[in-house]
Amino acid sequence: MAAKRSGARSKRSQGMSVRLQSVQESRGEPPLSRERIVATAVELLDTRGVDGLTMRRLADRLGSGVMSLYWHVDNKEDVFDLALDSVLEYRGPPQTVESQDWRGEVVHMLEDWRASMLRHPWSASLLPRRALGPNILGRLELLSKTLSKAGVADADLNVAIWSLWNYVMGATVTRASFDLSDDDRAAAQQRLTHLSERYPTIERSRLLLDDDWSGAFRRGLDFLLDGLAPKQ
Amino acid sequence: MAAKRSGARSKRSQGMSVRLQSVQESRGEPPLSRERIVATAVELLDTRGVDGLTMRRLADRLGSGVMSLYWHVDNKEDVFDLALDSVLEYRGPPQTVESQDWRGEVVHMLEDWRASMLRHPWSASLLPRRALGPNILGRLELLSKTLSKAGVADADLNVAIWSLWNYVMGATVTRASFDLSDDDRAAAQQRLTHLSERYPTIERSRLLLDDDWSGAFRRGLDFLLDGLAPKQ
DNA sequence: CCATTGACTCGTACGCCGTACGATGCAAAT
DNA sequence: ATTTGCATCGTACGGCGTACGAGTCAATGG
Repeated sequence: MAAKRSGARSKRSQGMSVRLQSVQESRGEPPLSRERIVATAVELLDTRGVDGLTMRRLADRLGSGVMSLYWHVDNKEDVFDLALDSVLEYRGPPQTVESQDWRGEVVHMLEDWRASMLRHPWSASLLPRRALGPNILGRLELLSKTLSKAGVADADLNVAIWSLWNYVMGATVTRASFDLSDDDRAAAQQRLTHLSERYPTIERSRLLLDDDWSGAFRRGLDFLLDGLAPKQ
Repeated sequence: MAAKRSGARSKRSQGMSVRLQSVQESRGEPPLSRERIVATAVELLDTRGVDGLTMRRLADRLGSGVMSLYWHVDNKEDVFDLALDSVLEYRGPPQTVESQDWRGEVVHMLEDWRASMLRHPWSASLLPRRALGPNILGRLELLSKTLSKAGVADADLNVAIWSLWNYVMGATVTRASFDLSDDDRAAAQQRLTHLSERYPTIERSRLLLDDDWSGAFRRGLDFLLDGLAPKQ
């Protein structure tokens, strides 16, 4: 049946055509390109949220017609995929001697992951529905390579990777949904009052109020890594 | 400004009016109710996915007019909230002496959580965007209570809860996105071939192919609990 | 020099969506 | 007999994603 996404992702050629920008827009925007579309999509997602990204609005911001987008992009899902992956690029730890401090490398990558996703809260809500893009796979690869080099046994490697991965994913996703639900403080407050009746323990521990998320994240991560480390 | 969701969630009264079903449908469906709407929404989500849930389709399945739904339900977001929470109910471990085996209780609840979400794959993708419903909070409360009873220090309690929580959330969310991307095997296979070029380590460890997800889930969880347990 | 090609843009239109509004039916209360 | 209030629903509006086909313009090559 209908071959969805069969190889080429849009109608534009993959080759590098070096056409100068057309004269047609006398003082308009630069010409459309996949990069410009993705960048603007991210802008739109940042300012208006997932539901605020509309092909029409996207075209408006780019100063183009709606259907022009479809030359560079398959469809709206494609835009989501590209925007998500574009936000998850990783350039490695700031300055390292090759592979000495494996633990520092892992922590840096995972904290950067978390920071990237929280900088673009829509990404956490998008991620479960999208395929794994190259930047995501790249991070998994880096994680795998680093742990392997650090001496984690092959038999434990996958469990170790997934444990760390799950931890980070869960932390960002959970955090994202908290941000949403705290949007209007009135409702949150009301939820908390009848919370103390029905959920005394989490009320007492101030589980939902403790806002040192990144500290808790780091502590849990450290704990996880302590267990994962072979010894050193 | 506009008071969204201010207290009462729909126009219907909360009181228990015991009206018998109206005579009007001579051989039709039972009368509408919030419960019937939610149950049908879950059906629809199970069979057609997140994008398959439409107010019109929902009404069709219920044998009612579209706008009738809005008497029982605020809007479509409300339907999502209710469907999600309805799927996350928890009835406790099968048969336990009060609070003896705290570890068994925690494992059971978390594995049930994971199983519930995987039974309804749309739930993982919905969760990041929705507020915390009573069933979610109930599980957090149970987790908190159990860990506290098990002797986890108050200072470590929140980190412990969030670590476990994040792990489970991440596992289900990750798993859900894998299910999506494996939808058509052709694309998956192609992704794997150029995977071995660009991502040699995760290719070698068969990270993406290892399909013993629940085994890995359990192993990682055991590890986490080992670390969390005070001693016993 | 002109015709052809192919990269790129875009106006129109279609079918579907969520839902505001107001009309209706019907049982219970007055 | 009238009023009230729960519940249903038809119509309509504005917005959405995108199929289709016509248009523009630079490069090509005869």
